[in-house]
Amino acid sequence: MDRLRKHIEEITPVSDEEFEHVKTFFTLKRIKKHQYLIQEGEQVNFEYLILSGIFRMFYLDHEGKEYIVQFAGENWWMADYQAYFNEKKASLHITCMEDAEILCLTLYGREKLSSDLHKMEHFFRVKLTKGYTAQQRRIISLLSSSPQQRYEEFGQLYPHMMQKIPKKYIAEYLGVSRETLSRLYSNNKGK
Amino acid sequence: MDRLRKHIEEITPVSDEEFEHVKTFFTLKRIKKHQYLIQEGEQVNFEYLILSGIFRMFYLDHEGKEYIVQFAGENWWMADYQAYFNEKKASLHITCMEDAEILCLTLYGREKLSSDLHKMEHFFRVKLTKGYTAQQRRIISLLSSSPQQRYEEFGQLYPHMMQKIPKKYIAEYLGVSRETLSRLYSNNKGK
DNA sequence: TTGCTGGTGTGATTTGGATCACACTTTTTC
DNA sequence: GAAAAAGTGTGATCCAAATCACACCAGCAA
Repeated sequence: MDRLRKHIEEITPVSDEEFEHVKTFFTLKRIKKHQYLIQEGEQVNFEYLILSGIFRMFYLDHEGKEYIVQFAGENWWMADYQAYFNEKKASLHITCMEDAEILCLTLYGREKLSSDLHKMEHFFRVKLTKGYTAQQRRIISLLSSSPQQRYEEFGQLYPHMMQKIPKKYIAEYLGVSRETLSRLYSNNKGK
Repeated sequence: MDRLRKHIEEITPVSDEEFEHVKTFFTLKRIKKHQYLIQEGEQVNFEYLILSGIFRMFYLDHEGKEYIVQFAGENWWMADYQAYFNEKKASLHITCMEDAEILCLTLYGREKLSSDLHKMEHFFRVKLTKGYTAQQRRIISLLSSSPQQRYEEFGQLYPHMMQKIPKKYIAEYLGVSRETLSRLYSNNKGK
């Protein structure tokens, strides 16, 4: 739980007392590679803060094709927020790509913490702000950049993911076929 | 300013006193069609709540092609948030498509309000939550749907925009060429 | 009236990337 | 450590959408 405190204090300091309270809403879970956190159609009861490991969140279309909404590693939050906030069934899948430890928080917990502690409301607002601008950047990139450029941008933004994640998933994240990405990649080795 | 109060109270009630305080941070502005709110490279000092009128926010690439990040009408907030939150120069343009009245808020104002009034921090968090999930939906749609489907989804989500906004801009929003959109559109008139 | 400017439809041509198909390598699994 | 599963490279083919090109129409301004 130290990790959690450190994570929160990157944004706002909290007293020991306050943290004792915060702590009570989180539960630790260990997840193995290939295990699902959420699957389409399920009730979404939690959001997750990742302490270690890597996950991918994806949408599965009617033909069984995957489209990656987000990768998440250390200190990232993730959930099917659409479902979580509106208490609907999940429309996304989240699966573990590397053994992980995560902290789970219910919607009730999030809202209670936010109303009990102004600080925590602030914390969540700041986090959302960052997520919002990151998503906007991605939208612009999807609209305006070529696969080539998107691939390079991805590498710059998330060098760590670039190393650890199989290319086929990166392709799904970028919105290109595996083959096309492979060709970009090999044509560029030279330069 | 009544409008502002109503808008805030859709999310959280505020006392007269509180609202008096809130009010002081906003300034009203009237904008004419074709007028720019922000242009690339400028300092971003404000975000805007739209009381009436329609705006479009877009990215302009090196070749002068537009890509629409967002349309905004009544009761929408808009700004180049990337720039606003990080106090950088704008990388986007915002321009008025229909005579408008807007309320302007500085970053200082937003942060001051948030820290003075827990309620306002809450208000902004809720707004961001909605924006976040809407953007995520758009990302999924860009990755997984055909132009045809994206066009239909857009019509469902924003029927009002669909009517008022020239098709060429809708094409830019959807990430298709004007011509392709026009063909989808005319091929579908029949059915 | 006579231009402009901005938006729109629609044909012809081109093209980037998807798809299909297969071989090869690496990692997992029991 | 053998078999299966997962990931990758690369050629051949195909196709949806971009691009180019032009005609038309509406609204507005001089």
